[in-house]
Amino acid sequence: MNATMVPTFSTEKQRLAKMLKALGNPVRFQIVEFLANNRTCITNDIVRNTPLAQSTVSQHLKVLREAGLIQGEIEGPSTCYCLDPDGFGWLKTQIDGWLKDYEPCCAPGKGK
Amino acid sequence: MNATMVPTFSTEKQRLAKMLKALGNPVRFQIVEFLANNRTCITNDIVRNTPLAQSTVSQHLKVLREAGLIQGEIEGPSTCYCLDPDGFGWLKTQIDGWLKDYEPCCAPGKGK
DNA sequence: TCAAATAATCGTAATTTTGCAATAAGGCGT
DNA sequence: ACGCCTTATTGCAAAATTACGATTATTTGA
Repeated sequence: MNATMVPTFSTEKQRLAKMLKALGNPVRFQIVEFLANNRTCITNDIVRNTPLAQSTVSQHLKVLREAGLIQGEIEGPSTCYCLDPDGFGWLKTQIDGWLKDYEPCCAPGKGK
Repeated sequence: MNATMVPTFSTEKQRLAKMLKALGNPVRFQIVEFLANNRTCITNDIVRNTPLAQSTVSQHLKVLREAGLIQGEIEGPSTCYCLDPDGFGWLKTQIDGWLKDYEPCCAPGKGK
């Protein structure tokens, strides 16, 4: 993480892998869902919506931030978090890349 | 996994979480990339394109299969694997759901 | 300035995941 | 039937991740 708070990645593949790894954890998955449903950016609210300790949630938020999936803005004593639409948009296009011109070679009912 | 080889999930959220968890592992990520690049479905080739043991690769393939991300068709003594376009398509629409009508509440440069 | 509130970081224990060898199981050719 | 080949499964050790309490830092209001 650099001074501009924008994560850097050596390659696109690494960025994609990092994103998916971040989303692969059930707690972080729920945090993303929470942010998607409550655009009103919350920070301590996330802790309250979870059985976990504050420090644990804070760590997960850090992982999501460093993956470029959420943004956190310090507002007074608290931090306001929200999804990063650009990050998710980029993620979608990457998944698209996997399917580009893809035809399953062993689709059920094909060949044999 | 039932008789039709189609994974079942109690809820959509669980299915999504399972998919993302499957993709969150670097080895499985590379397997997906390999399958995306080599539509000629391979099985033992995946093992050869990896420093891992056959049993390890087999386990990862199982996880991807049970997440609905790849399909495996038994062809004689070997198994032919390929991406499941439907699974990936579904994944994309789910991610879209997160962004639907979403506006970041703490975008850099906004408010304050 | 001081106490309260919020959040990040650090060290460590508990849990989970991963990787491997060994084994089992099925198909193919002779 | 017999090897040979390919893949799946199992049990266990190693590695990685996660969760927590304690601590630190910062802001706000009294």
